[in-house]
Amino acid sequence: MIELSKAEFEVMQVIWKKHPARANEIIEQLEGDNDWQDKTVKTFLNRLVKKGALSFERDGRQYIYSPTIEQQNYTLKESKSFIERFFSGRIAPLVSGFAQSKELSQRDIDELKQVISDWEQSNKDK
Amino acid sequence: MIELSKAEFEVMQVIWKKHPARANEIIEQLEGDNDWQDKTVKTFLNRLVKKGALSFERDGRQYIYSPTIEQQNYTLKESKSFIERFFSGRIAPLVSGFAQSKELSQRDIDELKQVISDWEQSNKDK
DNA sequence: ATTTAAAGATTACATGTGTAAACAAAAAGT
DNA sequence: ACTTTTTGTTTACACATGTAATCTTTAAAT
Repeated sequence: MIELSKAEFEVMQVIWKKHPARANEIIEQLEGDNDWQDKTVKTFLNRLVKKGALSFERDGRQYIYSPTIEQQNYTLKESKSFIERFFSGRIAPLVSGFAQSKELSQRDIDELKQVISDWEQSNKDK
Repeated sequence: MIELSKAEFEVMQVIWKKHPARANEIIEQLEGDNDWQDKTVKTFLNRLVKKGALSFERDGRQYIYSPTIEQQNYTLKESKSFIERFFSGRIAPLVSGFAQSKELSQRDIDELKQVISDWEQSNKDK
């Protein structure tokens, strides 16, 4: 499985949001949070290509990048691995921890209820 | 904030589970999953002390380690940071992702309901 | 007392990561 | 045609991390 560093992941997020994308746009999108030099972002793009997370096509001397891995997929895998490492694979303790430290809003609760009811809906005919 | 690497975190988990603990016990507890040499574990213990995650007392020539940071605390912080990076701070999408990929069992759902009802209980007098 | 074993301290070394500058090639401006 | 700019490629470098081996000190065994 492809492993992304934090910085690489941030770059991927921009590309996942809108692709294909050329270096320019990516660098532009990344301005603000981190203040990376364009060279720095180029390095990450290179590494991502080497890791197989991005592919690219040429348009003259520019590259147009596309993700080769899906965000859904990657995110799910990382989530599973996180829950596994931190909570022995159980998700409730994570939510519970949030609840206890006042990290949950009414909105979160509503959303969670929705998820649960959806789940129950699709598992009705157990 | 103290940052732990994956390996260091595994060592901490053993110590959190039972402390104070001497190197021996820790090494023993870690046998199995990873098969680290005792020297490897010693390295991690050293680094953890340097990072300030562990303190120790001497007993003759042996060290007896104790955690200086709480598991609850560390875990919550890491969880928040994870949810922030992967889901813009919202927790429901994580749970939803699990649901969609069949990662949720009835037990998980029950536990989640419990968390929700606890939360509602303690937020009754809003 | 001398040798051996055990515990921790120090050193090692490859790979990953954050952060970029230097370099090369090609396009654009003059 | 020549210079400047832009785009990507290559190189750099310090610190983190996984993974130990070697060295030193001290306690245990004989």
